[in-house]
Amino acid sequence: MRSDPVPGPPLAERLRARGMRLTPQRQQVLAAVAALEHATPETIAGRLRDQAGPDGAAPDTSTVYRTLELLERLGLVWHTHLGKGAPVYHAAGQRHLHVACATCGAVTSVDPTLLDGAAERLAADLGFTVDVGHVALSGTCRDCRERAGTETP
Amino acid sequence: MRSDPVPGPPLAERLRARGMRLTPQRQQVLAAVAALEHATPETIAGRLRDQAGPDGAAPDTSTVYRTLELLERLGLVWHTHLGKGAPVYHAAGQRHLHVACATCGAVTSVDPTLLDGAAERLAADLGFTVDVGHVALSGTCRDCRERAGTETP
DNA sequence: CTCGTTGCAAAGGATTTGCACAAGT
DNA sequence: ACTTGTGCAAATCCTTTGCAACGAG
Repeated sequence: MRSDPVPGPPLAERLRARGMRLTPQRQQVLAAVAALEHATPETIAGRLRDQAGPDGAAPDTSTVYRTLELLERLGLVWHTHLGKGAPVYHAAGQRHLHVACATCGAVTSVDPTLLDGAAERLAADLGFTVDVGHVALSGTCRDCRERAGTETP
Repeated sequence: MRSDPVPGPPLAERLRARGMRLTPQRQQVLAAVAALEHATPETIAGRLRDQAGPDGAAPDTSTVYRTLELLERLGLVWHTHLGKGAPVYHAAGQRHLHVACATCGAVTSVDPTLLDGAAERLAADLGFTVDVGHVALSGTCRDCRERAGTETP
């Protein structure tokens, strides 16, 4: 059901507005981020390598990193840190809250309004604005919890 | 207000219970974690190096890493990921929620009950148990927000 | 004395950076 | 043509690992 690769103002416009150039690499990286849901820079680079096949040339890893940073500045993608390790990127517009199981690594997306109450309290108490898109809650999913219970009855 | 460096069953007991040994390095690392509030492994190693002075010997960095992992298994410390980069450790017992400013990096500790509502909803809806100790909310603190407003009036 | 631990040094994975060349506009 | 962007390779940062010497019990 992934039908809108690039929502809102497209890549080309935003680049031109800043005097930057539209390159195939940038289009490819953006497309990959939109297609893969919670992809790390490595995963994205890997996919582009696969798509290119043994002959075609895929963007270099360093270009993927630079491009992701750029796309984020342009507001076209967002990244989140799920516990340790690599950050994951997703296309802008799909702003949601991530919940990650620390045991099995499963990532679930949930309604971001879940944190509205907490966010309001932080804003009122500390003047702190929570960026829901970058938040990842960690914990234990149902499966892992049951599995743990089975091992030590 | 930080008066209980090592809460509950002390290091020595927990180590002996597992046939492990109490070493000065382990005591030093635990003390450093308790003293520094949100320290990265590097920061901890650095502090121990400073305390040792130019002559005395401080635990090696690899020992600090191994020890932090051990202390966490023993339930004496916990770690949290604040956005990208190194994880931060804090003594167990001071279970709190971390709020990190993505702009200036400032870390504030807040009452963990802030997320109780969201946690309950996740437990009910998904059977997911949130580990509040490992959660770090990112966003923008008051100072950075005001500063941003000043730059582009 | 015996076996868990440490220090050192080297290996690794994930990013990032410097630069000359390639490529948008 | 004029600059921005890319590929490549080397440099970093953070962490982990192999191993022989060390020291706690």
